[in-house]
Amino acid sequence: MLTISQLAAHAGVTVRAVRHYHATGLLPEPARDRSGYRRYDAGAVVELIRIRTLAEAGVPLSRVRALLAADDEGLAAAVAEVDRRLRAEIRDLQRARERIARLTAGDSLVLPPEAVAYLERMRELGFPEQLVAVERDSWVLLAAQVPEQVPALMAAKRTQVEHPTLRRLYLDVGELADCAPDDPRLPALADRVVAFLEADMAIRSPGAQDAEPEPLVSPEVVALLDAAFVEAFPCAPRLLRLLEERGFTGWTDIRRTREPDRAPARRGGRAGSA
Amino acid sequence: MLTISQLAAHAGVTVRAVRHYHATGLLPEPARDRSGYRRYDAGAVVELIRIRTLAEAGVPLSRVRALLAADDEGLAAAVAEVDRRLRAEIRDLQRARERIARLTAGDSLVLPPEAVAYLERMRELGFPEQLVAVERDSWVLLAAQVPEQVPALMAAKRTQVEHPTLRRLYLDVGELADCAPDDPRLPALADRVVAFLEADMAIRSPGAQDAEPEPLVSPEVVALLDAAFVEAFPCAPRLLRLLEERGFTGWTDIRRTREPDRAPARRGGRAGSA
DNA sequence: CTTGACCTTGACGCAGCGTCAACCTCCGAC
DNA sequence: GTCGGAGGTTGACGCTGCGTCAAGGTCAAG
Repeated sequence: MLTISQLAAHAGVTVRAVRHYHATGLLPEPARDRSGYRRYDAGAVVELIRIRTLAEAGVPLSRVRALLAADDEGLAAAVAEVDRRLRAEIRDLQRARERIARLTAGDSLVLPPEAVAYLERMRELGFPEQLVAVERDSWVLLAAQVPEQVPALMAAKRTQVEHPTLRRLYLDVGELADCAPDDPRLPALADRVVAFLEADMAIRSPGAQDAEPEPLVSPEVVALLDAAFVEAFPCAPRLLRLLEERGFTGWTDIRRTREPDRAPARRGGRAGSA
Repeated sequence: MLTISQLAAHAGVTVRAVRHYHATGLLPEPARDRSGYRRYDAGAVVELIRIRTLAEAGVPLSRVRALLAADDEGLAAAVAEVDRRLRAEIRDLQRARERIARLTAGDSLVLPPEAVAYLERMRELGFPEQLVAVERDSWVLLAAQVPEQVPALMAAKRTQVEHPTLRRLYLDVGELADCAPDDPRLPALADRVVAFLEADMAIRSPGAQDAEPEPLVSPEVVALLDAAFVEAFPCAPRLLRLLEERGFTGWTDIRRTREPDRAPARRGGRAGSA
């Protein structure tokens, strides 16, 4: 007759596991000796090995009982299902590996590599770290919400940041990043932004007036990005108000709110900036 | 400002998870509005996405906090370690898959295929199901305790069961499987067993007297197998006693206890039967 | 007799939330 | 105004598969 620790050792499990199996009814409680110790026979070892084998194979304990009692076809079905589950788990883990393989350092944490490269380019061009940070947050949001659109959006951003006029505008926005809301330079900046937008629209939509481009991101996400911009810069609300006064609304996706005085083009805006 | 469900939706997690992160201090509690609702800003979405990204990549929550605050080299090390863990988990699951792939049906449950084939052969040869059952249990034990020895042991068993005299002996043991302990046929059976062993030893060890063969299984396992045999057959204790009277002890690994009357060979026994 | 290894039951802890319960609050429709 | 339904709040238990104390009783050896 075996004690519980001998039984456990023979089957290669812990004493605690054996008691757990007793508690859940998976392994029947054996008779006790006069001092209350559990005493096992060799058959118990076999039973325990069966349980352990299935459990180690990934079968949940709740199903082990049924499996041990199942007939051949039921068992085959159960085995097939467990195998499906294992495959799915392996697949998930492999995907997880791929993801963490991309989390190497710094910005790259939770960001796709092309976004990291873009942020690096911004730093090269002399954008202040504060502006880079809000851009980074924006790309984190975009990568999470619309990962499939990231390449297209990124391409658009790269051309914008390489455009001389626009880059100059961005840099100046960056300069004013942590200025006070009543900074006197803000109206002039708003004027320049509006001037650029007007010029851009004039070039872009001479014939196709209501060729509304398919929106790449939902209005909610745009609102979120605008909110992130506002949170990051104390003067952002003022700048947005100045733009409103000049007939434009929003920031991430700037759009016209009223007709311009000189040109009849309506609502042709595209992605603006951070 | 966002409510908790909006925040959760933006980050692709459940509301419950967000509250869990608050409870564990992973995500800071935001300010509440006048009715006690949590109100989040866009930065919280970014933070939550970071957490979710790491968590989905298999990083335990307890380490996410440190990872989000880690510098580049610490992060790289942590990522490498997480990757190691994921690889190990994948390996374990794949091994589990291999194991359950072998659990197809019936005897094969927790038994290696060669053992299944052997049991099938026993049935073909007309061994009673009771004897097959105790053999099955024995192989379950052996496969668990000394899996690397199973092929060798199995080969030995196969030659034994194909040996005409020995097979006849086994079959007769099987016949008496569920007889009473005082069955009159038992002494004759013991005589035949002893006769076979004597003949076997005479052939096997004419010169090499103390060439003790390396034991393939430990004495404890042998004791366990004997116990299984005794548990399975009510007349087993009697049979073992009869063998003891004739100078032999044990069953799984029968050995001589005293010198035979006519031959000087000492202790040359090998694996015997069930 | 002591000591140390082993046995007993009972209980809490763990990760990462899911899922009630019981109640409060907001918003749109009537 | 009020009613219903959706959504918010805290608090608590549940799940898996045991690990790990706690507070003892038992056994074999020195």
